[in-house]
Amino acid sequence: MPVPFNLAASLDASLQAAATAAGLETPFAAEVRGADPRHGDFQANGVLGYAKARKLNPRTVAQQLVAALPAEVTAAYEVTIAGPGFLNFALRAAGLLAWLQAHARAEQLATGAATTRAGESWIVDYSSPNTAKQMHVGHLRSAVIGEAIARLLAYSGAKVTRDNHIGDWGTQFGKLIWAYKRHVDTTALARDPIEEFERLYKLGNSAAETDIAIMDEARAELVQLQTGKPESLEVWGQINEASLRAFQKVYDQLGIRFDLTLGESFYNDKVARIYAELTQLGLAQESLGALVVFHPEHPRFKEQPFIIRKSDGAANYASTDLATILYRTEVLKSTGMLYVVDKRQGDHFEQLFITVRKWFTAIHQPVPRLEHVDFGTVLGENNKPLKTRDGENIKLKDLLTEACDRAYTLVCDKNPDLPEAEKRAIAEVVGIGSVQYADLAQNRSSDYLFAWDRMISLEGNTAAYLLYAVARIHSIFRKLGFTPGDPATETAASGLETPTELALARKLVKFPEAIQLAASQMRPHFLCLYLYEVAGEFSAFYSADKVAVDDAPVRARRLLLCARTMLILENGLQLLGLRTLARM
RNA sequence: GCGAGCGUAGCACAAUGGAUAGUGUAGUGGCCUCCGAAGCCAUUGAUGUGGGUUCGAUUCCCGCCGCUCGCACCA
Repeated sequence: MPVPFNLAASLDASLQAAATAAGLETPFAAEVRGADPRHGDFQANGVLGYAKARKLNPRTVAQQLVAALPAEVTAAYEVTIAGPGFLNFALRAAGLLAWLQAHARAEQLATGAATTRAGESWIVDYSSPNTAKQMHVGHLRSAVIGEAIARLLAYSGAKVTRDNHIGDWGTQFGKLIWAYKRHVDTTALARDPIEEFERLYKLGNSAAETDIAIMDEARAELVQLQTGKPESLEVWGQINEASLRAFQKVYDQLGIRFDLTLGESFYNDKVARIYAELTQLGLAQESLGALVVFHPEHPRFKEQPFIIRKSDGAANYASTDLATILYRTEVLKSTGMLYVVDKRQGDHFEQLFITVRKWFTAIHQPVPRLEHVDFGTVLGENNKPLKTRDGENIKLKDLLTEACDRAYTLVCDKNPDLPEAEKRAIAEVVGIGSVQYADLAQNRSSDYLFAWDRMISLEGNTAAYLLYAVARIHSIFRKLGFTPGDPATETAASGLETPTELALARKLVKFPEAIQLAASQMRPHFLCLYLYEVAGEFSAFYSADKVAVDDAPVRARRLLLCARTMLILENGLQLLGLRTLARM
């Protein structure tokens, strides 16, 4: 009989069937969940609520249910009733080994995972920086979390389209083009265009702030751009091209590749229809010269406007976001969109989504699933948003470079004899991975304290700890001359015995639940925590149980544990967007 | 002012209404003639406050205190 991929889900189904067989009333929810290891591997708490609602003795109900369990469940698990009516399930050693034998390769895990969200389709909207400026630390979380979520959803079987909704059409261009025309330094532009554009933008911005006449000239530049004056479009095109090249360097480091890069300019000619439709439907109205949407039934948005066209007639991000949803629905046939955006923009998305629901309902357009996947702010050690000492935003490029430099120092310290090129390569993986992992390892909703020392210190729940575990396993196979996952070796494995072998195995078989939990809540930290626990169990196993023993069946089963640990750690880290190493 | 979110050990973080609230760091005490000590083992220490719902509350509801964020043309 085949070994189920997701043991908890399978157990839940068995219990559901047993409930029917035992004559329990519907609805009965088994409520299977992972258990504290002291109680077993899984627990089912559903009996408590069921018995309570019907004034039954929960332990009696539990006994009825256990009596109706199919043979394969009682064969795989030791089942006990505990406390007021908890059902505890502890996998027998043979069941653990069977699962590990059945899931020996990445494809087998992938196949198992891909059923969860088969048939779903999502556009993931993340990163989305503004052109003409460099990406800074504020862009980190959206990129890192967005990528991890995209990978998790795709792994779970969903069709995922990654869309980088860049800000390439904002008011910044008026000031920038104004400054470009008067102050461009062509040699600087040739050397590093993005630096020069940034300098020009700052120059234009401060000039406009101090002089109203300049502000008006900048506005005029913007109008010329928006009305399609070729000379303006030429400069604008240059800016975007240079920006995208700079972005791509960062994306390459972070392992990000987009399917679509449809920025605000793409929707420029699509906003007029929005104004017309929303006005015609009575959703939008003029207010103080702007076109706005109010939601009378909403306590806040009955008075807080959703501005879809500014009083100067220009579009803003509400206009383009509306046009974007329409385009994705009508043209891309999208049924679900995720916005991986800072939680401070919560009101915007709430207003956007409410507006779309009313609008689409009125025009008989299917309403897509829309979700704001929010995240907290990156804070510095002073608990304020992270900045450089002189109050500037930290460039993402510089931040990643510093991460690699710090990792390099560490590699040289720990492993000085490696060839220089390899030390650099390791530092890159460890440095970038540490930044990604630190961001992913905590609940995305909370603000996140950026601290170099903790991030790359290699102790605790860090990328380096996990990468180290992977590297050690590679080292074992190198040293002993075995191939990870080789069936010829693994068929000789004897049953798991020692407490550390069993603890590791019990953790490994819960990979499916960890993926499922992280993907369903779109919270990668659940996967991080799981991987950290795997690495911890492995380290304990590694120091307690020697792999290189003469007893061949014992050695085989320990090699099998090493191979599966490696497989799951590497798979998991990959899902988070990290690279792994065979040596570090 | 209105609204949203957050208060868990010295610090940083977990806990899908379940059993004795977990982990890291810092502190203390052990473990390298032994597969990578970037490691392992042991140990000290916490739910802001007052109520409520529940068989069971860090989790859900209400009050208070404290912090953060958002609230008309930036995104």
